[in-house]
Amino acid sequence: MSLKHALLAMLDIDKGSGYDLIKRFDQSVAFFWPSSFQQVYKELTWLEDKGFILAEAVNQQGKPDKKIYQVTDSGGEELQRWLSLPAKEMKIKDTFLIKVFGGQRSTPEQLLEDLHRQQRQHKENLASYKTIAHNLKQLSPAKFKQYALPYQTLKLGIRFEETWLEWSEETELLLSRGDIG
Amino acid sequence: MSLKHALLAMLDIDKGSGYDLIKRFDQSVAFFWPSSFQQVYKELTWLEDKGFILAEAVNQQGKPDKKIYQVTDSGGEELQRWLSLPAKEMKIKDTFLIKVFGGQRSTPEQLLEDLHRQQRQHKENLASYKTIAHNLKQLSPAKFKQYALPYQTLKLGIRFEETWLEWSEETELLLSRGDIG
DNA sequence: TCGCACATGTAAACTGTTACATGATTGT
DNA sequence: ACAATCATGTAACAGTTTACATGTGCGA
Repeated sequence: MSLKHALLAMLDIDKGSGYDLIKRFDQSVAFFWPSSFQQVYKELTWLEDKGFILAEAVNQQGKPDKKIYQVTDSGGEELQRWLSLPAKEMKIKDTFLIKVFGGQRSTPEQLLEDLHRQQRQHKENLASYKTIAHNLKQLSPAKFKQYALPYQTLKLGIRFEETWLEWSEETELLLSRGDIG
Repeated sequence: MSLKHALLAMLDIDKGSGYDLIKRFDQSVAFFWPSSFQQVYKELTWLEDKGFILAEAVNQQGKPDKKIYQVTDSGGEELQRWLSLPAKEMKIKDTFLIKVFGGQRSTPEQLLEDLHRQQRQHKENLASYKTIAHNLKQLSPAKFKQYALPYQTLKLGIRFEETWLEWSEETELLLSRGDIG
């Protein structure tokens, strides 16, 4: 029930096409709300059917046509209604941790290989979040204040990645010394 | 594709009934792989159909009958095959963060109310993880070594909750001072 | 010429949630 | 009396992923 509202919230900040939204997702909420383009298009159609957003067809030359969506009054009300509901609990899904948990059938080598792969990914995430945060900080104080809440969520993303990486270094040491696994 | 393998890994550690597994999930992998009893029973049926696990019916007096599952040879192979595959990226879903992200339509009061609710939840999680960790540390060194990998995943759970709580206190301050929102 | 950015979708399969359903025993 | 624990499921729905599908313009 929430990708719909995430999109609504995103469009409430600024109108845009599906493609725009996907990019904006990747640059912001992706870490706590991952999504795929297929799903985004599907949900946008749903939101339009319900009258929560309105599409304006834009013909372009040299580029495919697109649809610019914006939130309607009823969409704004829906967003506000959703905002007043208690948020659900955070959920994490991490197959790697299952593999660590049940790793007796595995070897330290296999676990380490996977660990390194995950480390690369988490380092990339961290670097990208830091770049976005850095860019936000370049804004004028007035503009920056507009992005205060998104910036706050980014900070949690950065800390989560840092926490993960610290943990992974410790785990790496334990695995490579054979203390574990 | 992963709850199946999480269950398989869990049964590989020790056999048990669906009900047992649910409890063991709650006491261990719940933080990085949440699940419901309905799903667990469904997946166990699937695993049994595939021949990866074997059920032994146990009649009890004073209690409902139950089925004790254990991993078959083919289930062990399947687990090993899965273990050799690269793990997927960690995914977080947190509606509360979407509400923070898109919170301009919200009020600081509304956000704070939700924040407090989330804090309570995260504090409970942290306390429960710490209890489990404490119990593990009471084990004899030999037994403890058997649980080294599960213990390692628990540590990440503890740090994630601590990170979240630190972040939330900072966010609370910003919201209550009106710097944000 | 190869790949990336632009731009949007459908269909099938799989995974997860919510509601419905039952019923004895044990502790407060 | 009431709630929790033990114990297992079905059915309907909602959400997500993977595969299929199309086509232009631009830069290396």
